[in-house]
Order: sequence, then C-alpha cells, then structure tokens
Amino acid sequence: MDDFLTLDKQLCFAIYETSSQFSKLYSKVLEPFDLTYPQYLVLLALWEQDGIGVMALGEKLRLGTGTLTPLLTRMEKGGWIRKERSREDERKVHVYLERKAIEQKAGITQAVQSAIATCRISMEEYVQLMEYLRRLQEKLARAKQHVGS
Amino acid sequence: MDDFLTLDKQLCFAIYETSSQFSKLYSKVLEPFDLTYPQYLVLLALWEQDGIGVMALGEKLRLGTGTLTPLLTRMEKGGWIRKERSREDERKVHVYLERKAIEQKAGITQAVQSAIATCRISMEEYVQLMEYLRRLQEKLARAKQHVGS
DNA sequence: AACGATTAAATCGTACACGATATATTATAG
DNA sequence: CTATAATATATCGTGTACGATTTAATCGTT
Repeated sequence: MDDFLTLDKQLCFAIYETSSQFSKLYSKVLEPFDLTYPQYLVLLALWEQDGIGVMALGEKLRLGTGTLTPLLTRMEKGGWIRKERSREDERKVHVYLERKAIEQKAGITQAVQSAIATCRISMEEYVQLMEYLRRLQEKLARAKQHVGS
Repeated sequence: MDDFLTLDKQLCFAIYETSSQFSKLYSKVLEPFDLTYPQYLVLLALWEQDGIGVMALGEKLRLGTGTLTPLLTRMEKGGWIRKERSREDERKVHVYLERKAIEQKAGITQAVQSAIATCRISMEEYVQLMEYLRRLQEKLARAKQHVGS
C-alpha cells in the first residue's frame, strides 16, 4: 500500500517537471537572442543591479562558482557582459552589462512577457503559488540543516 | 518601472530555486545509497511499474533518450537495474529492477520520508500546491504549442 | 613585518539535460 | 517483395549544475 510513492503524487517531481517545462519554454523564446534560460536569469539579476560581484550574483541565483564562472565566460564571449577585477580587492570580480544587454533588454523581456501572457495565469493564482513556494522553500532550507547534522 | 522584472518576483525563478533545493536535499539523503536524485526518480517509476520500456519511462519522467540512456547505463553499472532488448520487437529495450533495488526500497524510501517529514508540510499545503502546479503545467504545455507555431 | 586563517574565483571531475543526428528494426505502400 | 516511411534507441555536442580542490589576495594576530 505505498500508493503515495507514485511519481505523480510526489511534490518533488511536480516541481521538477514544472521547472523543466519553464526551462524548455523560456529556451525556445530566448533562442532567437542566442540566450539560454540561465543566461537570461543572469541578465535579470544584472538589469536589477549592474556591477554586482560574482559571489553576490551566485547568492541571488543560488549558483556556485563552479556553475557561474563558465556561464559568465560564455556570456562574455557572447558580448552580453564584461567581467572586471575590483581595484580595491583584487580577489573580487564585478560583472557589468555590455551595451548589447542594455539595448536588447526591451526586446528580450517583451518576447518573454508575450509568451507568458499566453498562459493566462490569473493574478490570484500567481500570488498564491508564489506564497506557497516561499513557505515550501523555507521548510526545505530548514530540512537541509537537519540532514546535514 | 519594471519592478516586476525582479528575480524574486518571477514565478519561473521561484520554481527554479525550489527545484534546485529539492535536488540538493534529496541528493544529500540519497548519497549513502550511491544514488543521485534523477536515479531515485527512475527507481520510483520502476517500483511503480517494473519492466517498462525506455520510451515509456522517458514519458513518465519527461526525459529524452539523450538523458535517459547514459543515466540508465550508470544505474546498470551500479547494479540497480538491468536493460533487456525485447524479443518481439528488437528496437525496444525494457528496464528491470535488480535485486538490489528491490531489497533496498524500504531503506531508501524511509530515509527520504524521514527527511521530508522534518519539513512538516501540512496536508492542506501539499494538496493545494499540487493542484496549483497541475494547473500551471497545463498552461505551460499550451504556451509551448503557441511558441512553436 | 610575518605568517596562518579567511575569503573570492577559478578549475576539475562527474552527472544531468537538451536538441539534433545516426543506426537499427519493424511497418507499410505499391 | 521491395523501397520507403516510421519507430526506438543510441550517440554527439553543448550547456548547466554540483561538490571538492586549487590558487591568489586580504585580514588578523602576534
């Protein structure tokens, strides 16, 4: 009688699936710009706060340098950003938006918005989901401490 | 005034973060068994339906053969599963649980359950979230058609 | 001033994840 | 009965993602 062990009853899998769906949808929308989904997330973070340090960026995105460094290298090669070592502290590296990322902001965000608009997610649904996810994230963070000990 | 473009207001990012959290938590719990999170999902699917074909497994997990084939190869090497070519149709390959996967089922699921239990997710929260996610998945699936055209 | 501890990035090795292509087998049309 | 289409899986190339280690710079204490 372990019916609750079914894949389609697992919250973790529902999140996993949805995340994968988002990733695929966004990838399709971003493809014309030669951007991947994680790269778009980096742009979102930088549009919000340009010149941020690599570490702060990693905290925002929950990504370590093992993921971030090569990702930023590719974005630099693509002409989206520029990495610059800090003068005051030579350990730190700041990430700056290049002209391309600023100029194409409107086009990119509009393409994403119009794709999301076709979903017709109601404001109530959106707000509720965000709140449920926030609470879940708190609980998962606490659980991680438990397991670590 | 594009405050809604902030990372922490994006539903896609909230899902992305939560998925990452689940993955990290489960990875920690599964590490003693030498299992990764996606490998655990494969076991869930097989405990539910042993001997399933690779394609059906991919549909359950929303994974293509580009991901599944190497994943299953690693699980075979780890002694969890066995791949067997179908007699009637030599194109098809069925995936069977090995003794190890059957014997360790109780231990694995109990370890996962006890980690999740520390989250103290209420039944109401669980049911609501699953329902919201189901609806969101439908909408994302429809949006993907739109974009594709 | 000097040296161990801390911090910030980069690097490394492994494992997904995806779309595109290749390969092999079965089904089907003529 | 054969040429072709369809199907199932494998392979390939690229891009995350993660933990662990390495490298380099700064800080703290003596």
